[in-house]
Amino acid sequence: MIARSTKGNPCPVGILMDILSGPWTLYILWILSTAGPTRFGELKRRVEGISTKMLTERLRMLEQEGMIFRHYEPTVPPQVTYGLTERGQELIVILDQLNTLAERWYGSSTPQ
Amino acid sequence: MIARSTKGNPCPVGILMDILSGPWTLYILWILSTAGPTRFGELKRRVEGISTKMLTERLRMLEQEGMIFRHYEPTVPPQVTYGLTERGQELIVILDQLNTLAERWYGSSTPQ
DNA sequence: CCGTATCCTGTCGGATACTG
DNA sequence: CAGTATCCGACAGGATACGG
Repeated sequence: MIARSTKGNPCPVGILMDILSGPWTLYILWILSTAGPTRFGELKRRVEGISTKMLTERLRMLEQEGMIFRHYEPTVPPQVTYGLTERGQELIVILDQLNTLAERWYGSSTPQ
Repeated sequence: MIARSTKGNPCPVGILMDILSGPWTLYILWILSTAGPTRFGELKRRVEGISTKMLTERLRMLEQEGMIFRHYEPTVPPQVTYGLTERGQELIVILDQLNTLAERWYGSSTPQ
């Protein structure tokens, strides 16, 4: 991915922001945080409006970055479950603070 | 701007992320945080590689969002100085935490 | 059920030239 | 010095169809 936040400048928070700033990314993390481990289809339903392509793309990326895990159950039909890793949960803690700030500034509306 | 993070879903942290996730945005905030109030030309020099268009665009946006202030001094030639508002500084506090996390994950490299 | 592959369009953002 | 105006190519990402 292209470094959006800092255009490739090697700044740690920039790297992290480039990960989080992708479309739908926060949305996905938020759902995994509130709903716990979730299957692909369920995610697609919850993240309203996302395309299959985008969802898989975001999930692959988040997995590679160590934010989420992917559990594949080779049943018929197969079941794939995604959830937050420890790293992902650490992240959520701080995002929560950011959210608190944001609520103060923009008002508190909870995503359903 | 289009809501990237949550694709228009009214989530406070999403709104905030959509602001911060724009290209160069963090970079600019970071410089204003470390260097204090800075003039346009100086900013353009420090944010290496940014185009005039992008810089003004980002600055206008950040100003509108209340993150930075713009001080115009009508001398000849005119001097325009940008700096963090109180809101901007509140933000930096949390970004700092995010940075701490990021340094632990990606190693600490300081942007010059 | 959980994806991959392909096509196609809209927009982002760089380059460039010009002003008060 | 501190911007605005305009043009234009690249690519992100939606729609669609198909596969294990």
